[in-house]
Amino acid sequence: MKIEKEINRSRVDVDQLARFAKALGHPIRLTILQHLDRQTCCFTGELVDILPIAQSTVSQHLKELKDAGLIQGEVNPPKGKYCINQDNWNKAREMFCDFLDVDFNSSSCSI
Amino acid sequence: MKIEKEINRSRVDVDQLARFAKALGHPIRLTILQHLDRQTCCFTGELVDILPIAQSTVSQHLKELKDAGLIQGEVNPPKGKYCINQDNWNKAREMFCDFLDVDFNSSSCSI
DNA sequence: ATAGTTAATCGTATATTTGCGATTAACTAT
DNA sequence: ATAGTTAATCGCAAATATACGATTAACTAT
Repeated sequence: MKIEKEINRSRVDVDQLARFAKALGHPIRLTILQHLDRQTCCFTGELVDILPIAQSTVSQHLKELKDAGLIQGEVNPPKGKYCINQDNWNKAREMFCDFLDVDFNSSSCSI
Repeated sequence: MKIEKEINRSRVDVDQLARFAKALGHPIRLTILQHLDRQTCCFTGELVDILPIAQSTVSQHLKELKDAGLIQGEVNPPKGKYCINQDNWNKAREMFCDFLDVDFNSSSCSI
Protein backbone atom coordinates (compact mmCIF):
# COMPACT_ATOMS: atom_id res chain seq x y z
CA MET A 1 0.00 0.00 0.00
CA LYS A 2 1.24 3.41 -1.02
CA ILE A 3 0.90 6.10 1.61
CA GLU A 4 0.06 9.35 -0.10
CA LYS A 5 1.57 12.75 0.51
CA GLU A 6 -1.70 14.17 1.76
CA ILE A 7 -1.68 11.64 4.54
CA ASN A 8 2.00 11.50 5.32
CA ARG A 9 3.40 15.00 5.45
CA SER A 10 6.81 13.93 6.68
CA ARG A 11 9.94 14.06 4.62
CA VAL A 12 10.49 10.41 5.47
CA ASP A 13 9.61 8.05 2.64
CA VAL A 14 7.64 5.55 4.68
CA ASP A 15 7.21 3.21 1.75
CA GLN A 16 10.92 2.91 1.19
CA LEU A 17 11.66 2.66 4.89
CA ALA A 18 9.02 -0.04 5.25
CA ARG A 19 10.68 -1.97 2.43
CA PHE A 20 14.01 -1.82 4.21
CA ALA A 21 12.47 -2.73 7.55
CA LYS A 22 10.62 -5.64 6.03
CA ALA A 23 13.86 -6.99 4.59
CA LEU A 24 15.41 -6.76 8.06
CA GLY A 25 12.39 -8.42 9.62
CA HIS A 26 13.68 -11.97 9.61
CA PRO A 27 16.41 -13.37 11.88
CA ILE A 28 18.00 -15.35 9.06
CA ARG A 29 18.37 -12.23 6.95
CA LEU A 30 19.85 -10.27 9.85
CA THR A 31 22.32 -13.09 10.41
CA ILE A 32 23.25 -13.07 6.73
CA LEU A 33 23.88 -9.33 6.86
CA GLN A 34 26.01 -9.66 9.97
CA HIS A 35 28.04 -12.37 8.33
CA LEU A 36 28.51 -10.39 5.15
CA ASP A 37 29.67 -7.47 7.22
CA ARG A 38 32.29 -9.50 9.06
CA GLN A 39 33.56 -11.25 5.97
CA THR A 40 33.40 -8.17 3.74
CA CYS A 41 32.46 -10.60 1.01
CA CYS A 42 31.36 -14.16 1.12
CA PHE A 43 30.33 -17.10 -0.97
CA THR A 44 26.79 -18.37 -0.82
CA GLY A 45 28.09 -21.81 0.13
CA GLU A 46 29.51 -20.41 3.33
CA LEU A 47 26.11 -19.14 4.35
CA VAL A 48 24.49 -22.44 3.46
CA ASP A 49 26.97 -24.24 5.72
CA ILE A 50 26.36 -21.87 8.59
CA LEU A 51 22.61 -21.43 8.48
CA PRO A 52 20.21 -24.11 9.69
CA ILE A 53 18.06 -24.03 6.59
CA ALA A 54 18.08 -25.56 3.13
CA GLN A 55 20.17 -24.18 0.31
CA SER A 56 17.14 -23.14 -1.68
CA THR A 57 15.80 -21.18 1.26
CA VAL A 58 19.09 -19.38 1.75
CA SER A 59 18.99 -18.48 -1.93
CA GLN A 60 15.51 -17.08 -1.46
CA HIS A 61 16.53 -14.90 1.47
CA LEU A 62 19.52 -13.64 -0.49
CA LYS A 63 17.19 -12.73 -3.32
CA GLU A 64 15.00 -10.76 -0.97
CA LEU A 65 17.94 -8.86 0.45
CA LYS A 66 19.10 -8.18 -3.09
CA ASP A 67 15.63 -7.03 -4.15
CA ALA A 68 15.54 -4.69 -1.18
CA GLY A 69 18.89 -3.35 -2.36
CA LEU A 70 20.74 -4.18 0.84
CA ILE A 71 23.20 -6.57 -0.76
CA GLN A 72 24.68 -7.11 -4.17
CA GLY A 73 25.94 -10.28 -5.75
CA GLU A 74 28.14 -11.58 -8.46
CA VAL A 75 27.96 -15.04 -9.93
CA ASN A 76 30.98 -16.83 -11.34
CA PRO A 77 29.42 -20.23 -11.84
CA PRO A 78 29.28 -22.37 -10.09
CA LYS A 79 30.07 -19.96 -7.27
CA GLY A 80 28.18 -16.93 -6.07
CA LYS A 81 29.56 -14.11 -4.03
CA TYR A 82 27.72 -11.46 -2.10
CA CYS A 83 28.47 -8.28 -0.25
CA ILE A 84 26.71 -5.37 1.39
CA ASN A 85 25.46 -2.69 -1.00
CA GLN A 86 27.18 0.27 0.57
CA ASP A 87 25.11 3.00 -1.05
CA ASN A 88 21.76 1.57 -0.13
CA TRP A 89 22.95 0.49 3.27
CA ASN A 90 23.96 4.05 4.02
CA LYS A 91 20.64 5.26 2.74
CA ALA A 92 18.83 2.75 4.96
CA ARG A 93 20.88 3.79 7.96
CA GLU A 94 20.07 7.42 7.36
CA MET A 95 16.38 6.72 7.02
CA PHE A 96 16.25 4.58 10.14
CA CYS A 97 18.12 7.20 12.12
CA ASP A 98 15.83 9.93 10.86
CA PHE A 99 12.88 7.88 11.92
CA LEU A 100 14.18 6.58 15.22
CA ASP A 101 16.05 9.60 16.46
CA VAL A 102 12.95 11.70 16.84
CA ASP A 103 12.73 13.09 20.30
CA PHE A 104 10.42 10.83 22.21
CA ASN A 105 11.25 12.36 25.56
CA SER A 106 8.20 14.55 25.62
CA SER A 107 6.84 12.27 28.30
CA SER A 108 3.62 14.17 28.76
CA CYS A 109 1.70 11.10 27.79
CA SER A 110 -0.84 10.33 30.46
CA ILE A 111 -0.91 6.61 29.91
CA MET B 1 12.83 -19.42 13.56
CA LYS B 2 15.15 -19.06 16.50
CA ILE B 3 18.76 -18.38 15.62
CA GLU B 4 20.96 -20.22 18.10
CA LYS B 5 24.00 -18.92 19.87
CA GLU B 6 26.29 -21.39 18.12
CA ILE B 7 25.29 -19.85 14.85
CA ASN B 8 25.03 -16.24 15.84
CA ARG B 9 27.96 -15.28 18.01
CA SER B 10 27.08 -11.61 18.10
CA ARG B 11 25.81 -9.82 21.15
CA VAL B 12 22.91 -8.58 19.01
CA ASP B 13 19.68 -10.44 19.66
CA VAL B 14 18.70 -10.99 16.07
CA ASP B 15 15.37 -12.52 17.01
CA GLN B 16 14.31 -9.47 18.97
CA LEU B 17 15.66 -7.08 16.37
CA ALA B 18 13.82 -8.99 13.66
CA ARG B 19 10.60 -8.66 15.65
CA PHE B 20 11.05 -4.90 15.86
CA ALA B 21 11.99 -4.63 12.21
CA LYS B 22 9.02 -6.70 11.17
CA ALA B 23 6.69 -4.40 13.09
CA LEU B 24 8.24 -1.45 11.25
CA GLY B 25 7.92 -3.24 7.93
CA HIS B 26 4.61 -1.78 6.86
CA PRO B 27 3.98 1.81 5.72
CA ILE B 28 0.75 2.06 7.67
CA ARG B 29 2.48 1.14 10.89
CA LEU B 30 5.28 3.62 10.26
CA THR B 31 2.70 6.31 9.64
CA ILE B 32 0.93 5.43 12.87
CA LEU B 33 4.19 5.68 14.82
CA GLN B 34 4.98 9.04 13.24
CA HIS B 35 1.56 10.31 14.15
CA LEU B 36 1.79 9.06 17.72
CA ASP B 37 5.11 10.79 18.02
CA ARG B 38 3.78 14.13 16.86
CA GLN B 39 0.67 13.98 18.97
CA THR B 40 2.39 12.54 22.03
CA CYS B 41 -0.83 10.64 22.55
CA CYS B 42 -3.72 10.04 20.30
CA PHE B 43 -7.11 8.46 20.07
CA THR B 44 -7.65 5.54 17.75
CA GLY B 45 -10.42 7.41 16.01
CA GLU B 46 -7.98 10.04 14.86
CA LEU B 47 -5.91 7.39 13.14
CA VAL B 48 -8.96 5.85 11.56
CA ASP B 49 -9.90 9.26 10.12
CA ILE B 50 -6.44 9.83 8.75
CA LEU B 51 -5.55 6.44 7.36
CA PRO B 52 -7.03 5.15 4.08
CA ILE B 53 -8.03 1.78 5.51
CA ALA B 54 -10.93 0.32 7.45
CA GLN B 55 -11.29 0.77 11.20
CA SER B 56 -10.83 -2.94 11.85
CA THR B 57 -7.59 -2.94 9.91
CA VAL B 58 -6.25 0.03 11.86
CA SER B 59 -7.10 -1.86 15.02
CA GLN B 60 -5.17 -4.84 13.74
CA HIS B 61 -2.07 -2.78 12.98
CA LEU B 62 -2.28 -1.19 16.41
CA LYS B 63 -2.41 -4.64 17.94
CA GLU B 64 0.71 -5.66 16.08
CA LEU B 65 2.59 -2.59 17.22
CA LYS B 66 1.42 -3.28 20.76
CA ASP B 67 2.46 -6.94 20.53
CA ALA B 68 5.88 -5.84 19.32
CA GLY B 69 6.03 -3.56 22.34
CA LEU B 70 6.47 -0.36 20.37
CA ILE B 71 3.28 1.29 21.57
CA GLN B 72 1.04 1.06 24.58
CA GLY B 73 -2.64 1.72 24.87
CA GLU B 74 -5.32 2.55 27.33
CA VAL B 75 -9.01 2.07 26.78
CA ASN B 76 -11.65 4.24 28.35
CA PRO B 77 -14.67 2.99 26.48
CA PRO B 78 -15.73 3.86 24.08
CA LYS B 79 -12.45 5.62 23.40
CA GLY B 80 -8.96 4.22 23.07
CA LYS B 81 -5.74 6.10 23.43
CA TYR B 82 -2.28 5.10 22.37
CA CYS B 83 1.24 6.33 22.78
CA ILE B 84 4.80 5.27 22.10
CA ASN B 85 6.24 2.80 24.60
CA GLN B 86 9.32 4.76 25.54
CA ASP B 87 11.30 1.95 27.10
CA ASN B 88 10.94 -0.44 24.23
CA TRP B 89 11.32 2.30 21.69
CA ASN B 90 14.65 3.21 23.20
CA LYS B 91 15.65 -0.41 23.25
CA ALA B 92 14.70 -0.75 19.59
CA ARG B 93 16.65 2.37 18.70
CA GLU B 94 19.70 1.05 20.49
CA MET B 95 19.49 -2.30 18.75
CA PHE B 96 19.02 -0.76 15.33
CA CYS B 97 21.93 1.57 15.89
CA ASP B 98 24.12 -1.27 17.08
CA PHE B 99 23.22 -3.20 13.99
CA LEU B 100 23.36 -0.40 11.46
CA ASP B 101 26.33 1.54 12.75
CA VAL B 102 28.79 -1.22 12.08
CA ASP B 103 31.63 0.06 10.00
CA PHE B 104 30.85 -0.93 6.47
CA ASN B 105 33.60 1.21 5.00
CA SER B 106 35.98 -1.67 4.60
CA SER B 107 35.41 -1.40 0.89
CA SER B 108 37.75 -4.21 -0.02
CA CYS B 109 34.87 -6.02 -1.61
CA SER B 110 35.78 -6.95 -5.16
CA ILE B 111 32.24 -6.90 -6.50
C1' DA C 1 -34.17 0.88 29.87
C1' DT C 2 -32.75 2.48 25.37
C1' DA C 3 -29.96 4.50 22.01
C1' DG C 4 -25.50 6.15 20.67
C1' DT C 5 -20.43 5.93 20.27
C1' DT C 6 -16.07 3.81 19.68
C1' DA C 7 -12.78 0.26 19.16
C1' DA C 8 -11.80 -4.62 19.61
C1' DT C 9 -12.73 -8.99 17.86
C1' DC C 10 -14.66 -12.53 14.68
C1' DG C 11 -15.14 -14.70 10.36
C1' DT C 12 -13.60 -14.82 5.92
C1' DA C 13 -11.06 -14.09 1.61
C1' DT C 14 -6.88 -13.26 -0.66
C1' DA C 15 -2.02 -12.46 -0.94
C1' DT C 16 2.45 -13.04 0.68
C1' DT C 17 6.08 -15.45 3.11
C1' DT C 18 8.64 -19.24 4.43
C1' DG C 19 10.33 -23.57 3.76
C1' DC C 20 11.58 -27.86 1.33
C1' DG C 21 13.09 -31.16 -2.35
C1' DA C 22 13.84 -31.57 -7.18
C1' DT C 23 15.40 -29.64 -11.22
C1' DT C 24 18.00 -26.63 -14.06
C1' DA C 25 21.73 -23.51 -15.52
C1' DA C 26 26.40 -22.37 -15.91
C1' DC C 27 30.40 -23.18 -15.35
C1' DT C 28 35.23 -26.54 -14.51
C1' DA C 29 37.83 -30.47 -14.72
C1' DT C 30 38.70 -34.88 -16.67
C1' DA D 1 31.87 -35.49 -24.36
C1' DT D 2 31.07 -36.55 -19.54
C1' DA D 3 30.95 -35.90 -14.79
C1' DG D 4 31.18 -32.76 -10.95
C1' DT D 5 30.07 -28.48 -8.43
C1' DT D 6 27.31 -24.74 -6.95
C1' DA D 7 23.48 -21.73 -6.69
C1' DA D 8 19.24 -20.20 -8.82
C1' DT D 9 14.72 -21.45 -9.91
C1' DC D 10 10.46 -24.27 -9.98
C1' DG D 11 6.60 -26.45 -7.89
C1' DC D 12 4.40 -27.17 -3.98
C1' DA D 13 2.65 -27.03 0.96
C1' DA D 14 1.93 -24.67 5.12
C1' DA D 15 1.89 -20.70 7.74
C1' DT D 16 1.35 -15.83 8.25
C1' DA D 17 -0.16 -11.22 6.92
C1' DT D 18 -3.43 -8.00 5.15
C1' DA D 19 -7.82 -6.34 4.44
C1' DC D 20 -12.78 -6.02 4.91
C1' DG D 21 -17.61 -6.04 6.82
C1' DA D 22 -20.30 -7.57 10.64
C1' DT D 23 -20.67 -8.25 15.31
C1' DT D 24 -19.66 -7.53 20.03
C1' DA D 25 -18.12 -5.19 24.28
C1' DA D 26 -17.96 -1.35 27.19
C1' DC D 27 -19.02 2.52 28.17
C1' DT D 28 -22.14 7.44 28.12
C1' DA D 29 -26.25 10.07 27.58
C1' DT D 30 -31.09 10.32 27.40
